[in-house]
Amino acid sequence: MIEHSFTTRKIDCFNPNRIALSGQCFRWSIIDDTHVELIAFGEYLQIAYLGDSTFAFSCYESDFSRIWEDYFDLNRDYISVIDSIDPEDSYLTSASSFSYGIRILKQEPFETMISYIISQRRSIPSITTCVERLCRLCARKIILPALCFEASPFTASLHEEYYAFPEAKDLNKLTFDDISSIGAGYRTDYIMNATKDICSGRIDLTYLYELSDDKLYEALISMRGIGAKVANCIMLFGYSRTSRFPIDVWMSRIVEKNYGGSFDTSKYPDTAGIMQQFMFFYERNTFR
DNA sequence: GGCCAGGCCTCGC
DNA sequence: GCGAGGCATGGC
Repeated sequence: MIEHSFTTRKIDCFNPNRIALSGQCFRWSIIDDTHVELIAFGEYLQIAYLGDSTFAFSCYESDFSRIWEDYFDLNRDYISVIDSIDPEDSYLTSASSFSYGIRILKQEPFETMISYIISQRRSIPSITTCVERLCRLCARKIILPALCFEASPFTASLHEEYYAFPEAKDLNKLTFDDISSIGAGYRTDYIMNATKDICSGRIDLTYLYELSDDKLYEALISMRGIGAKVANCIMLFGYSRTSRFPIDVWMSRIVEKNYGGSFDTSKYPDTAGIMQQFMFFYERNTFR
């Protein structure tokens, strides 16, 4: 039997456009209302919305089950996560409703680590620019799948060329001036140190999967340029530790304004990070 | 042109 | 242990 060159799935609680705007990932782009494109695992993927909660993905079925299903966190029941929200918490209830369809991606640890090191004290558009420059600098060019994106259900890609996120050994070849040239500023030193930690074996990103939350956190903040916030983002978005609750300037304002200065994460021992993402997205995309 | 950005490090107390 | 200051650069 011939495998189709794309995959369709009916998926509840999945909104690619919202995920693209959610601020957890920096290599997703909205093409139009029903098309999104992204780079991950060294590949280009386009998602087309077909209506009735059904989506087309520009990959083979085998790759969808092998890579993307897990990446999109499709085996988690987000409806029950939303149902678990304290009904008396009106802010979170509104936030979850506004953010319906956002999932926490299971991103690659190295990409997540470097991206969030870059993220500190920068706006999301600025992070995106900086990450993109880093990918171009290392120039691991992606071969687009043999698919005609002009044809339905897909559409033309936004760009001619795409680049994978570099591997640690790629970054290890770069000089200080190379990394500085992407606009990394004072984070250049942090990126070089993290790369060195990984290439030397002091930090083994694969081994970190095995660690408990506490041990993983300790390992991450032992790295130069990684503090509490960045470590929690790496844990949440790179290691699927959905109990983590990163607090940045936005979350800090939200907690101050709506929860008297501290949010009780113990109500959501396994899903506080998901709640955090709902709040973050809600606050940044509404003007109330 | 000024202000803020998905913060962290160092220093002084 | 904790608060203040400094930090490179981009986007609006």
